[in-house]
Amino acid sequence: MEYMLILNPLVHNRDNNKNAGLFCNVCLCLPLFLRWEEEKCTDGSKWRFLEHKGPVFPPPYEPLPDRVRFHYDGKAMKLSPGAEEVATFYAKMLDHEYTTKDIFRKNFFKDWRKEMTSEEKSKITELKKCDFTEMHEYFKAQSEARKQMSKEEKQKIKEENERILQEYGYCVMDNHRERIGNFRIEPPGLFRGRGDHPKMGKLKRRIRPEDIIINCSKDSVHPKAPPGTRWKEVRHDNKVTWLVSWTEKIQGSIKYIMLNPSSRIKGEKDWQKYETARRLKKIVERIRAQYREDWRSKEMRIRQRAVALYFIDKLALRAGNEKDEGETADTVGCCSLRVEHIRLHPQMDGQDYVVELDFPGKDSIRYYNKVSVEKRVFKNLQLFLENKQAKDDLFDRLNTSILNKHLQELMDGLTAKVFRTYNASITLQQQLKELTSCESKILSYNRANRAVAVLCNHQRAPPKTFEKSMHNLQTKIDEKKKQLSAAKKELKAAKADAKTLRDEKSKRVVETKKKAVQRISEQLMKLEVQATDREENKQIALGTSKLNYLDPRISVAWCKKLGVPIEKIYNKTQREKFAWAIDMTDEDFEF
DNA sequence: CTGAGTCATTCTGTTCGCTAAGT
DNA sequence: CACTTAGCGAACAGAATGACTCA
Repeated sequence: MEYMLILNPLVHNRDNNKNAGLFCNVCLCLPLFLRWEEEKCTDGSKWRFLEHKGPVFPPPYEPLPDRVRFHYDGKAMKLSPGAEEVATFYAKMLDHEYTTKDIFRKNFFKDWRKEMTSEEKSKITELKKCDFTEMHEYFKAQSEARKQMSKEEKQKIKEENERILQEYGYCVMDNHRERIGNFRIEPPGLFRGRGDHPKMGKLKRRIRPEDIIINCSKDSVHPKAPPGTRWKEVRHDNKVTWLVSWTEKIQGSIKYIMLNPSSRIKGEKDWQKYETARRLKKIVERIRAQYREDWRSKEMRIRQRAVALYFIDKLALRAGNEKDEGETADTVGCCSLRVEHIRLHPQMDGQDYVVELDFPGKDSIRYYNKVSVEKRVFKNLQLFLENKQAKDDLFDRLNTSILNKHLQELMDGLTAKVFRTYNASITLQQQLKELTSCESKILSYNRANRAVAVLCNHQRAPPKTFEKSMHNLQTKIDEKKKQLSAAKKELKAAKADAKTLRDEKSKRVVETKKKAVQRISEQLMKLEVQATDREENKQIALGTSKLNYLDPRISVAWCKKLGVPIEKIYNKTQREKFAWAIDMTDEDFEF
């Protein structure tokens, strides 16, 4: 019965969408949906009907005007269109740090040479003799010109984008017109790997229709390939959710076009994720008891598994799959931690059994934490480290598939990442309960959100304008303080006047002055709250946890309970993504 | 000349698209 | 192989500021 309560809003919500009326009516959808629900369990199909217009390709390359020249070894040189296009990719990045990195430059140059004519190849032999500045200046001027366009021109472009969005940005899946997430093919350019990526700077070549696989239902109108081209393949696989795919040649991985998070298929998966996390909640204490027990196991692999799981649970670490060395940046997660990433301190800062973790995580974001652990964990870690070198695995008898297999036995659908979801959501719920007493509700919410972001290590580079904007805010606060003391002085004077004059008029003046003082001090408070919030948020990214780890029903229930408008917490896209939760949740929802 | 009002421009913070990197 | 999670930066929107008009 529960799923009906949940799915209903998902269906009805589309009635609010101006385009939905065509495809959605309650009489049709509800029975269809339920039937679909039943079938899904048995045969794993994700949809029954799927129709779309295919991807949008980036515009073809436009050669540079002749006045924009490339120089080699001080001399101007006209490049062939193929070589020129690749050169522009580099020229556009000239003031980016990437172009100072050796690997980037080396990879770029190697791939660039492949695009050159034999004549160019023999002339252009050293990157450091290449001068792209004219090209760089040209693109800077172009983007400047784009900014300077008139209102009408900008409006025209906007309308054209909207037209493309309406034509290619939606598909029909099972009676619903659904928004597609990324319907544009990635344009060619230079690969921007994160961290010390060995492939950074390599050429990402242009994707052609012949590289594209289309997925849609047999009984739909298939998308047409652009004139004079054909698709690589048109298939009809309703066991998957993607509409378009192609192989990316740098890592050899497959890229997909899929639906927007507001779609039924994504929303339901999201809901399912949180339901799995809630099932974990019911048995987490039992699992904890078990892994604590396993710390004493006589089998090394079980001890390692138990300690790793403790880290995943306590520190919300990622699972840590193994990666191909030399193909990707060197990053690790829990199972792939190495000896060099961990330090043991029997005593530190007045605490016992301190573990110091320092490693590059996903996206090469540094994870640094010192945490006091239980004695048994500490002793086990000492044992795991015995006779090992810096580059050796900490958990040499463990990997993610072993760990996840174990977890699967403890609960259906349980994997390492469910712990992250569970701990993030439960932390938010707890923090909201604890913090909501203090002054500003939004500040409390952000603080709770922040506690989760810290737990999950969601960092960001401090915004480029952080110092300045903080300074501006401080100036505002100082001004407001002056204003306040001035207003207070006036109030005092008015009071004195009223005392001597004792007439109606001066009494009224006192009242207005009182109100002014109140208003100004409220404004001051607001500014100070804003300053605290911003300072605390300097290096923390709240968005990731909000979007991916926090059960939206917790936030919705909190808003309802405290009378906070949902718009204060979720912006438009977030409200679209979490429509299912906004509709179904009442104020006493418990995660 | 002044000050209110209007409109354009710039500045600033937020949103969202992009696509890499995880599970 | 398919799908979720992630930070960056361009685009956008709204606020602040400036230029200008006119009573």
